[in-house]
Amino acid sequence: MANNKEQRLPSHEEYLPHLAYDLVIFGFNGKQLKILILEYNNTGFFALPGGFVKRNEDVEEAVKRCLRERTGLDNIYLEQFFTFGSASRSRPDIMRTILEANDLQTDENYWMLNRFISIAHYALINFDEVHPTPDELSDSINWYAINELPTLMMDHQEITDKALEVLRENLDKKLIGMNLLPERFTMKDLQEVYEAILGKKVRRTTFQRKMLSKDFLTRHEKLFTGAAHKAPYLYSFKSQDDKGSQNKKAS
Amino acid sequence: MANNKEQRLPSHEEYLPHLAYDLVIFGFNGKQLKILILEYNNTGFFALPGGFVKRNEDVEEAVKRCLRERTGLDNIYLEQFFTFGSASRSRPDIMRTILEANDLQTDENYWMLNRFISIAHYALINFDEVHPTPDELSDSINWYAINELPTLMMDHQEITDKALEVLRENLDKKLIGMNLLPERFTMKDLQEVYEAILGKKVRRTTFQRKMLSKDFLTRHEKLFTGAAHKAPYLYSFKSQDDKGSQNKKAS
DNA sequence: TTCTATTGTCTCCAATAATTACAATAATTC
DNA sequence: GAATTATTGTAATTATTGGAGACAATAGAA
Repeated sequence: MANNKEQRLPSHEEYLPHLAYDLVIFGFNGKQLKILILEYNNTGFFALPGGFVKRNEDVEEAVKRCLRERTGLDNIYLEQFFTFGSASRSRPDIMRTILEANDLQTDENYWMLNRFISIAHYALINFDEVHPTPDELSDSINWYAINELPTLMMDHQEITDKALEVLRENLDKKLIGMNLLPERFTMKDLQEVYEAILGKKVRRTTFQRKMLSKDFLTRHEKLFTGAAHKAPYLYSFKSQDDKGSQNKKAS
Repeated sequence: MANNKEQRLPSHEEYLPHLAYDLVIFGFNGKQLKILILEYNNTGFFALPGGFVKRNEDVEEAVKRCLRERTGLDNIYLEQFFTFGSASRSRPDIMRTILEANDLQTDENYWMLNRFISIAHYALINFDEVHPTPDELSDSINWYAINELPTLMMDHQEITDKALEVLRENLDKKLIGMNLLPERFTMKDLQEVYEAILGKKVRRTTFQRKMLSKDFLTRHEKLFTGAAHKAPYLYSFKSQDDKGSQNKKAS
C-alpha cells in the first residue's frame, strides 16, 4: 500500500492547476450529525476530503469521483455551496510538510505547493452504507461529530461552518432527511435528524404535523421494537412522481 | 483607443489560468430590473462582464476590480452565487472569433482559448449613479431588461437565470432593495423593486405593513410631486446600528 | 389486569398574513 | 372655496399557520 505512492500522486499534466474542491460529507448515526475527516500521515493535520479536477473533466464529475473513492458509494446527494478564493487561504508550508511526511521529494515549484481556489461541496449520505477509505496521503478517515471536530488545517473549519449554515437554510427547502436516513424510518428518526442539523430540540407534535402536511412521506407498517409502548409507523420518502397522487380524485 | 490593445490584453503570466469570473450586474430604472451586457467588437456576441484573477489576488478583489472598471463605482453590493465548472462550457471557437475580430493574432495554445471555470457573482447597483464602460474587447455595454435580453453567448443565459433565482431567494433575507434604490424613496418605489424581482404584482397594503414591521426603514418628509392626491412619505434604510433604537426605552 | 412509556391526533390559543374598508389628503375642476 | 379625483396610510376583519397542551391508543412489562 505504501510502495507506489509516487505513481498514484496527482501529476501536473493531468490536472487543472490552482483549482481544487473540498467535501463536507455529512452522515447521521442515529444521534449526532457527523462529517468525514482525513488525518494526513505522520503530521497531525486534519482536513476535509478533497482533490483536483482533471483537465477535461467537469468539476462535478471530479467531486463525484472523490466521493466514490472515499465512501464506496455512487449516486450521492451532492450540492456545491461556495467557492473559497482568497489568495491567503493556501499554505505551501503545510502542504510541504504533508508531502515530506510521505517521503515525497518536492522541488520549490511543485504544483501542489501553489495557490489553490477551492470549490466547496457538501454531500449527504446514509451512515450505515458507507465504507470510508483514506486517500493516498492519509492514514485514516473518520467520522467526527460536528461539535467535536479536531482542529482542522487551513480554512477547513470555515468551510465546514459555511456548509452547516447552508445545510440549515436548505433544511425546509430540499429533502435533506431523505439522504441521511435509511429507506424506512420512524417519525422520531426524522425528527432527530432535524434536531441534529438545527442544533436544538423541536416540538414533537408540531414537527409531526408539519411533516405529514408536506405530502412527501408514505406511511408503511408499524415497527415493533419490543419496547413497552405504542409502536410507531415506518415512513419512506415518496418519489417525486407519486406526490399528490392521494389527492387526485378527478383528472 | 484601438492602438495599444495588445498591451492591455491580459497576459498569461499575470493571471491564474483556467479561472474566470462573470458578473450579473442588476440595476433598477424605476420600472424594470435590468442587467449590464457587453457586445464584443464586430462579432454580434453578447456576454456578461467578467474577467480573470491575478496570480496573487483574492477572487473577490478581482471581481471588485471589474465592477469598478465597468461601472465607475466603488463599494458595490456583491454576492458570489455559483461556480460553473462543466468541461464543455468553454468555447475556444467563440473566443477565437472574438480575439480575431479585434485583430489579435492568437496561436493555437493562447491561454484564453483554454477551458475556464467561472465563479459567478451578482451585484446590485443604483441605476442612476452608474457610468457603464465597455472592456478592451467590447464596443458597447448596455442595460437590458431581464426579460428582453439578446441571445447570450456560451452559458451566460444559464448564469443569468441562476443569478435571478438566487436573488429571489435572498429577497426577504438580505436588504436587496437598499442597493437598487436611491438614498430616499417612496413605499411604492420599494414595492416596484420587489415586483420587478419577483416578476409579479404584490398587494399594496400587505407589502406596506410587512416592510414597516421589519424595522429597517426610517420615515422622512413627504414627497410632493404636484400630483392630485395624497403625498407619500419618503423612506431611507436604517444603518444596521440604528435598528431598534426607537424601541429601546431602558438599557 | 394494571402500569409505563411512548405515539398519533385533536383542540385551543396566539401569531402572522391576506383582504377589505375607509379616512386622509394634494391638487384639479367648477 | 367646495366638490372631485387619485392616490396613500392605517384600521378592522377574516383566514392561515404554528405552538402548546390534552388525551386516547397501544405494546409490552410488572
